[in-house]
Amino acid sequence: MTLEERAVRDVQHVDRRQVAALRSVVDRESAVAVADLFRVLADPTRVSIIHALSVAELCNGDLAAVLGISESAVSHQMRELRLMKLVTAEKRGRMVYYRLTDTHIRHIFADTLRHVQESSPNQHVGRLR
Amino acid sequence: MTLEERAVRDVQHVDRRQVAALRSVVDRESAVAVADLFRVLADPTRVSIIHALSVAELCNGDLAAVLGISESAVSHQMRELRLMKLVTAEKRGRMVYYRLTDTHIRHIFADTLRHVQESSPNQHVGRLR
DNA sequence: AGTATAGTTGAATAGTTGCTCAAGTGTCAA
DNA sequence: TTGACACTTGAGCAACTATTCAACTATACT
Repeated sequence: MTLEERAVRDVQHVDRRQVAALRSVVDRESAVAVADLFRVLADPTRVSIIHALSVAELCNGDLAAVLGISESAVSHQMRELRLMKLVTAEKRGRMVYYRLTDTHIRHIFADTLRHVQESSPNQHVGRLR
Repeated sequence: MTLEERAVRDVQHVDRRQVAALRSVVDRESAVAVADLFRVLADPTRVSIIHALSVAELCNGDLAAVLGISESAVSHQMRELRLMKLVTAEKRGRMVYYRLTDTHIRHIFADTLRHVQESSPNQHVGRLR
C-alpha cells in the first residue's frame, strides 16, 4: 500500500472531505518552489550579502571585504543567487558589480529582519554553526 | 593576517568609509537569526505543513495523511517548528493538535507563495530532492 | 610581451539535514 | 489488564551544503 493510498484511507480524526480538500490545496510543486526560494535566504552568508546589496551596489571583492570571507566563497554564493535570479551581475572592466534584481525579495527580506529583531531581541533558538 | 584585517585593508574599489559602514550594518548575529528563520521555511515538507495549518488546525496523524508521509517524519518536523515557535501544540486526549503561532509568519509565507506563483509560473531552478 | 588584479570554477571535505526504522510513552476502551 | 491507538524519540544513513584550496580565464597596466 502506497503512502498515497494510506493518506486517503487512514484518516480518522478529521472528516475525509477536509483532508481531501487540503491535499489539493497543499500541492507538492509549489511547496518545493517556495522552499527553494526560502532556502536561498537560509544561510547567514547569503543573508549578509543580500543585506549589503540592499544598501549599495557592490563588486565581488568588496562583498568579500564587507563580510570578511574569501572571494571564492563569495563567488560561489553569487552564482547561486544569480541562478535563483535574486541578483543581477554587471561586468565593468575586470570587476563584476552585483545588485538586487527584485523589490519583492527586498520586502520579504525586510519584513523578516524586522520580525526577527522585534520578536526575539535576545533569545536565539537556532542551530549552532 | 586575519580575514578581519584583510577586510579593512584590502578594499580598493569602494571607498573605505562605505565598506566600514556596511560592515557595521551587516552584523553576523542578526544574519544568523534571519537565516535560521528562513531555514525553517526552506523545506518542502515544512512548507506544506505550514500551508495546511494556515487553513485548518490539524493533529499529527492528519498532517501525515494530508502530506502523504509517515507520522514519525511529521513528528520530527513538528518538534523543529515548535522549537522555532512557529506552531503551538495542544494535547487533547491522545491527539496533539497543532496551529500556527504567529500571524507575522503567515504574512511572510503568503507573500512568498504569491511571489513564487506570480514571478515564475513554470520555470524551476532549484535543486533536486 | 609580461605581470598583476578580479573573478570563476571544480574537487575535496567537514558538517548538516530529513527520513526510516524500531522501540518507547501516554491515553482510551473493552 | 490487555490491547489498540496517537504520538515521540534516538540511532543510523543517504543526500546535500558551504567552505577551502588550487588552477584557471579575462582584463588592465607598463
